[in-house]
Amino acid sequence: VFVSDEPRELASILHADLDSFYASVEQRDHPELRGRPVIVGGGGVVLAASYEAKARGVRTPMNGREAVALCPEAVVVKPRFDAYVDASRAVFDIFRDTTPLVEGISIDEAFLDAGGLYRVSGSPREIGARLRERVRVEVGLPITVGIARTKFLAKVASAVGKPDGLLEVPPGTELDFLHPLPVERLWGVGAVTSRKLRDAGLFTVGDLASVGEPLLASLLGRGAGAHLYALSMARDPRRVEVGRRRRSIGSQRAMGRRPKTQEDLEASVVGIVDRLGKRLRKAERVCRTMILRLRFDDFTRVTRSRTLYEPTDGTQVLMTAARQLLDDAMPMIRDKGCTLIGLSLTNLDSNDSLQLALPFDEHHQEKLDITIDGLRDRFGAGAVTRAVLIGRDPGMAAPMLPD
DNA sequence: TCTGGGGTCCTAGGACCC
DNA sequence: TCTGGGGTCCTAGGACCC
Repeated sequence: VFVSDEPRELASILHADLDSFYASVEQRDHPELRGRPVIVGGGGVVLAASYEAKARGVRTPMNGREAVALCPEAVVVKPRFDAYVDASRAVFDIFRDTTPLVEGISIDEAFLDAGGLYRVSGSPREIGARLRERVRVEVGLPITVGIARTKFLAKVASAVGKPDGLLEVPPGTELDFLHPLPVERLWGVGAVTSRKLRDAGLFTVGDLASVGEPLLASLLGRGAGAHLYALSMARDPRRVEVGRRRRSIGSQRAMGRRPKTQEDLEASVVGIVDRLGKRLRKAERVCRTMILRLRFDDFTRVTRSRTLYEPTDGTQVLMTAARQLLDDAMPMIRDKGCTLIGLSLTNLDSNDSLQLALPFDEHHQEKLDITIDGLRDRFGAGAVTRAVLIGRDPGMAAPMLPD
């Protein structure tokens, strides 16, 4: 018989969320900004606003001019992303020192599973309080912690507990906590879903729960309906996942409304591909699918994608694919005008089994040698442990590579 | 709200395979 | 030539999040 002094049904999932992250880093590094409204702005929009600025109605991602109109005495500072990345690393070190079960969601928030730590570290509430104290003392930033039995409820709790707070939803009180909240508090209810729900007369989470799953499904589709109904009943089976890997890498550029030539667009694409290739190689990943994203003068969007025959991290291969996608899209662009161009790389994989391919012909043995030499060049002779020859066309028997 | 840049996940149809 | 049931992969669009 296993006897534990850990209370059953403990609320043990923590959602830790730094408050007004970029703005707080600026206030930490520039003491004269403390207590004053601070707006971190870039590209014409508000990236972050301190609570003093939020009190005046400033929000992200609000237009910069509008924000200054709302709060003329605000100090507007340019973002310093390197400083934010450093601060984030320091905070995540504290997270991982608290428990190995850390799932990062973005630069400034993460889930932590404090289950099983009771005898070592105390109750989740004690763990959360200590975490907040350490982040304040060691990194100098305010952070809010929400605690609940499920991930999504912990996230709602941290949002409700902001700023600089700690809020636990004790087991058994979930529905009392959840049902009075507006539907927009649910993770996954954005502008569109919110409008649909309100048009149907559903305003609070309690309304969703009482109206039942079938009606939600008819309103939002079966998947979304089932998901929202489960959330409204505080049911969320998702566990804290450690070691999730990025699934796509992308970069985009807003172009403004001025007319632009095909050369302008190609130059943008070249810059984006160059940046993405570097990021891909730095992350030691390869990709197989490229997606071209376009936004037109009327703000409609399309995507065009292409999956390569083999994974790559090579700038030249990516460049060729990007050019093809752009060429195919040029008629559309000429017709509707382009205000944004972007590329995403997906179908990511580790690059530990990178393939190189060359056309197969009478010089095949020579080309095989070149290919294998290329792999050894790239990864070091010891890293190439196995080579497999793959034939593409039916009927083209591929000889096995000699050992 | 005349609108940045980085992501995640889901849905749906069609081609193709066994 | 038509019919089933069980899949995978690719492409495109859309909602949502920070």
